[in-house]
Parts: sequence; structure tokens; C-alpha cells
Amino acid sequence: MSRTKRDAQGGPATLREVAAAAGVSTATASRVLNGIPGKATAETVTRVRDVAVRLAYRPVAAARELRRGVAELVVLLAPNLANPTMATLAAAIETALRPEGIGVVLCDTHDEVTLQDDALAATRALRPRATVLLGAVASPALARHLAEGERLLFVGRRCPHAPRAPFVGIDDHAAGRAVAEALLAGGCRRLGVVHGPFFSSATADRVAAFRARAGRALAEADVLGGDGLDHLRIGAAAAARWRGASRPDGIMCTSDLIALSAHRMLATSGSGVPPVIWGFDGSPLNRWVAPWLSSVALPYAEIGAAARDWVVGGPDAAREAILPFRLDAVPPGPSS
Amino acid sequence: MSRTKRDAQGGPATLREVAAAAGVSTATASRVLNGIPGKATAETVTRVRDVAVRLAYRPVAAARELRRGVAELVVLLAPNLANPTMATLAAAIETALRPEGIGVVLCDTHDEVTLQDDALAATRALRPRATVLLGAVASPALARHLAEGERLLFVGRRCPHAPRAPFVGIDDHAAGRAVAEALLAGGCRRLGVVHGPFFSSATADRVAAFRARAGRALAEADVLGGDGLDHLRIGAAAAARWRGASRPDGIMCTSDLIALSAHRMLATSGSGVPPVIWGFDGSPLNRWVAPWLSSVALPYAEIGAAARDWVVGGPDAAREAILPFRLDAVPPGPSS
DNA sequence: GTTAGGCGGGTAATCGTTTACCCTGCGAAG
DNA sequence: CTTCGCAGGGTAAACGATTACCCGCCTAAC
Repeated sequence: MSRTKRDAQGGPATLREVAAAAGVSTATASRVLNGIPGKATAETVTRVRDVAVRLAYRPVAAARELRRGVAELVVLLAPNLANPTMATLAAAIETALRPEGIGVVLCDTHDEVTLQDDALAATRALRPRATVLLGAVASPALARHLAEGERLLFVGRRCPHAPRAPFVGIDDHAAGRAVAEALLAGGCRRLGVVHGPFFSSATADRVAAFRARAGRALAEADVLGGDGLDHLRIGAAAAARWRGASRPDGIMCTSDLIALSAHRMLATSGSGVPPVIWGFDGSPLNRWVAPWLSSVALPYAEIGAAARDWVVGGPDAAREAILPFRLDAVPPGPSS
Repeated sequence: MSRTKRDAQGGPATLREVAAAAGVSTATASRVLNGIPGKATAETVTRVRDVAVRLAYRPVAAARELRRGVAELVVLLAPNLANPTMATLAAAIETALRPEGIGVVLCDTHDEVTLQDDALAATRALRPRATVLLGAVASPALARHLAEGERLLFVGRRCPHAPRAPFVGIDDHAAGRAVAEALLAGGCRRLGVVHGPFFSSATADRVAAFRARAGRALAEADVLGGDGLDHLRIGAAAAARWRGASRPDGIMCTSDLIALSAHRMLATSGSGVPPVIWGFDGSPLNRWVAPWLSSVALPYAEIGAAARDWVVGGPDAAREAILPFRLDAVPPGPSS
């Protein structure tokens, strides 16, 4: 029961001190605390555990990592945290990983390829369990990581270099089709699309399926967008092309952000009955900021859980998780 | 120029290999790569650097951390990443820290005290350079960390236990006063407030200053809110109390989120000219989702920079950074 | 009566860096 | 001709955990 040097100093206890206080070797203490069975009597186990609790022992992550060669960390690359969708996804993944004792290192790449590459290179030194990419773009470092067998998980958007790389997301093809069907079923006659860049597999799939299902209801001239990375600008620029002229009565935007700015631009032109607008992502904020917006809601919690399963599952985890989306349709009626 | 064992294996090079390839000891190699002056000839320096580049050497973070006792990591505790303000702040801080080679470990506490405590306890094992708290609430673990001298920085909202703890933010008192002045100068006669919980120093200061400046233009009955943590609910519930009855013509909400939901509730009641509404935080999204909203904009980039300065500044960094806010007033005119 | 093997545990190497300490010249000051 | 000090560099001990081996004992099977 005598205080060790460090205990007296007030610093956190080390494994050696726990072992000494419990009267065992560090090997035994380590095995007990890691729950390795068959290496200690029940009596020893409780004694070591008690001492560890009493001394408020917390293993230093760096020491374990150095020995094991991998940290209990996951790197999360997000293209833009100012986009509520990305922030919500990031939060969902972090929330799912925390109970596993895995920390999330966040990197906002601000939609820039060079920042993505910098982050990819820099975070290697951390030796994370995996790297999760929310909206990856093609880049040299990404290709290199892939070739070198780093553990990479793509969420929402597939790997630009290798579509078969581990992926968690929804069936964007089915979602695009569902939106077209909803619009047609709602009585829309002339459809339109405002989309982001096609290098995003999510965008490409949504638009392709929408186009296929819409058939002649969608004129090629009513498929707008694609330039730039800022969704708010995309929506505004695209919608401006419909200004004054006649326009579709049913529009799919490939993200809620695009829908927000497109709607705003359309609203200020203000002629006739407003079109029905669908977006993607289903932010909880929509109800308050855009009650007119129907949206394909992402299953955030399930995406987080799937990402966690892949991370903890190791090399033999399922390579793909295609999760069900939800259609949050605005009830028909006067748009307030 | 012969390949070392590990080099041949394709794994990343270690310092030992770099040193061997450069014909120096690991000590010298380490000193050169860490830029410690006066310990190597210029010729040696270039040789070591060249070899390091050629071998794509990256120091393993865990080893350095183990030796130094502190990781090049900062833990960021955010109350709710679904709130765009928090997400933007988090991104700003991460962006400022990255060039310093400091990674950000994100923890979303979902506004729950126990999660904040869990995160505080768990991240200690990482031995971060500092912990940054975005919207801290009082809690046992927080008090303990404070007492034990952990490096804690409070952003936006002061430490609930110790108002003098290191802080980065704006002068909320001045901001509240400025909003009252703007409303009065704009011709408003009856003011109102919708606020979040007062345990937030930011909220308390804003409301106190607003109240002081508004004087008799603000009736106590028009100060609403305070219950619950979800800003969207706060705004809706508060505004519902003005429904049907007469209401203020100028309202300050202590966050944009509150303003969003309050406005929506007011809009559906739809009687008479809509009140002028001010919020806080100045999200870039506001322009698109709430063009009617005036807002006290936070200097996100400057907050990130100040947080970085405090983190890298070590023990003698300035304890407080009070940064200038910006008033993003909606131009008077018909609210679309 | 052996012996294989499981249980309970200890010793010490190891992970990759940093850094305290030591050493050797060499030039300048005395 | 000493002596001091500095530039330039090497040796090896940390940092704190994990884990590959090793060892002794006891039981059960042969």
C-alpha cells in the first residue's frame, strides 16, 4: 500500500506501478487488463483490476501503438465541414466509433486536391486503423495509398480510382429513379436536374437513373450544373438559366445545398407556381430552413454503424454496405 | 547505396535506416531532421535530408510522443456538429492547426454531460497538446481536468467552472448591445429576445447587454426561451408564445438556429409586417436559407488562428483572445 | 510410472524516436 | 605551451506498453 514515486508525484499511474501495487509482473497486469483469458486466476484478475481502478490507470496510447504498429485512431477526410451533410456524416461516424475506443482525427480538405494529398501523407505517420474518405477526389496520393494497400473506406461517394474499393452508402441509382417516379406520380410534366460535378459517383448515378426513368419528360436542356465545387454557386448559376423563361415543374437537385440556392434563385424570379423540388441528404435542418424541400434522406446512424463495422472488422469485413435511403417528401399543398 | 532490409520490404523507412544510408548515427539524423542547429555540418545536413526524402521517411508519431510525453494532437470537443456554427468552428480550428503539423481529434458530445466526461477521460490517454472545448458544460471531469492543470481552451463560451480560464471568442456584451442599438436605430419600438440556456456565458452576456441597452423598449414578458438544449425547439417554442397576440417588431435570438425556427413559427402565424430578426454566428448559409436574417458574424478564421496561437504558444500564450465580430445586417426593404 | 499439456505467471526484447551525456579535434586566448 | 570552449558527432538510456519465450506445477491419459 506504499505509494510509488509517480503516485506521489500525482501523475497518472503506469502499468509498472499497477503491477507493483498488485504484486504481479507487468506481463500479467497487461494480460489481465486486456482480458486475455487463461493467464491468471480469478483472484489475480480482481486484484489487478481493483488496483488499476484505484490508481486511475489509463494506458498511454502511444506505447501500445508503438508496440502494436497501429493506433486506435481513424482518420476522417471531409471535403467541407461547412456543408451540414458532411458534418452530420462526420458526427455519425465519430459517434459510432467512440464506444469502440477509437478516436477520429478530422481533416477538412476544403474541396482541394492538394489538401487531400497533404492530409493523406501527413496522417500516415499516425498509423491509423483506417482512413475514411467522405467525398474523395482523384489524386496522386490517393492512388498511391490504394496501391500500397492502406485501409481506405469511401463513404457516400465511391473511390474515383477504384469503384470496387470498400464503400458505404446508398443505392444512388435506385434513389435517382425513385425521385423521378415521385415527381411523375405527383403530376409533373416537365422535369429538370441541377447537379454537381460528375466525377462524384453519387451524382453520376443519381442523374443517370433519373434520366433513364424520366424518359421524354426530361429534355437535355433542362439538365444543368456541373461546374465548380461550391454547391451553393452551382444551384444559383443553374437556376439562373431558367429565369424569365419557362421552366420545369419538377426538379431534382443532387444535394440539398444545391436545392437551397436553386430555389432561392427561382423564388426571386417569382413567376407562376413554384416547381416541386427534390434534394439529397435529408438534413434535420431542412424542416426549418426549407419546408418546401423534399429530400432523399441518408441513413446517418446506419452509415456510421457500417463504417464502424468495417473498421473493427479488419481485413475480412464486408467490402460494401448499401444502406436503405428514406424519401422525405413534402406533403402536397400550398408551399408556405 | 545498398538497400536495407526494410527498404527492400517496401515498408516505410525508419530513422535508423535513414541514418545508416546517410552514414551518420540516429542521433545526428534526428537532430538534422528536427532542425536543431549547431550539431551538423551543412554538408551533413543536406546529405541526411536528401536521404530522408529519397527514402520517403516519415517519423512514426507514436515513437516521438512516447519519448516527448506529448502528442502532436489537439482534442476538440464539440457539443453538436449538426449545428453548422459548431461545424464551421471545428473546421476553422482544424484548418489553422494543420500547417503546424497538429492533428485534431474530434469528439461530438451531443450536448450530453456524460459524453463530455467520457470523452475527456478517454482522450487523456492520447496526451494531446491541448483540449479545445467549443460549448463546454459544467461537469465533474471538466472540473478535475481543470484542477489537474490540463491544457484547456474554451472557444465561444467561457469555462463554466472558471471564467478566467483560457478563452477565445468575441465580446458578447458588446455584441448584445450592438444588436439592441441596430434594432432601435432601425425604428423598432418593441423589442424581444429568444435565448438558449443561461449557463452559456455567451448567451448570458448577449442577453444582459441587450436588456441594458434596450431599456424600456424591452418588456420582461418578451424575453423568452431557455429551456432545453435543442436550439430549433427553443426557437419554435418561444415564438409560439407570441402567436396570435401582438408581438415585438425587433427580435434578438442568441443563435441563428434559434432565429430560424422562431421565424418559421412566426411566419406561419402570418399577421402583419414581419419583425426584424437578428441572430448570432453568421453562417455562410444564411444568405441562402434565411435572407431575412441579420446576424452577428463570428470571425471564424481569426478564432481558428487564435486557438492555434494558444496551442503552439505553450504556457506563456495569451490567456484570452477577444476578437472583433461583424454585423451582417440585412439591407432594409421588403423581406422576400 | 511416464509424459503431454494446460494453467499461472515471470523475463526481457521490442516498437522508433529523442536526448542526456560523452568524446575528439581544433582554434583562440592567456 | 597550456587551457578553455565550441563545433560536430556518437552511445545508449529512456518513454510505456505488448508479447514471444521460458519455467514450474499439477492432472490425466497411456
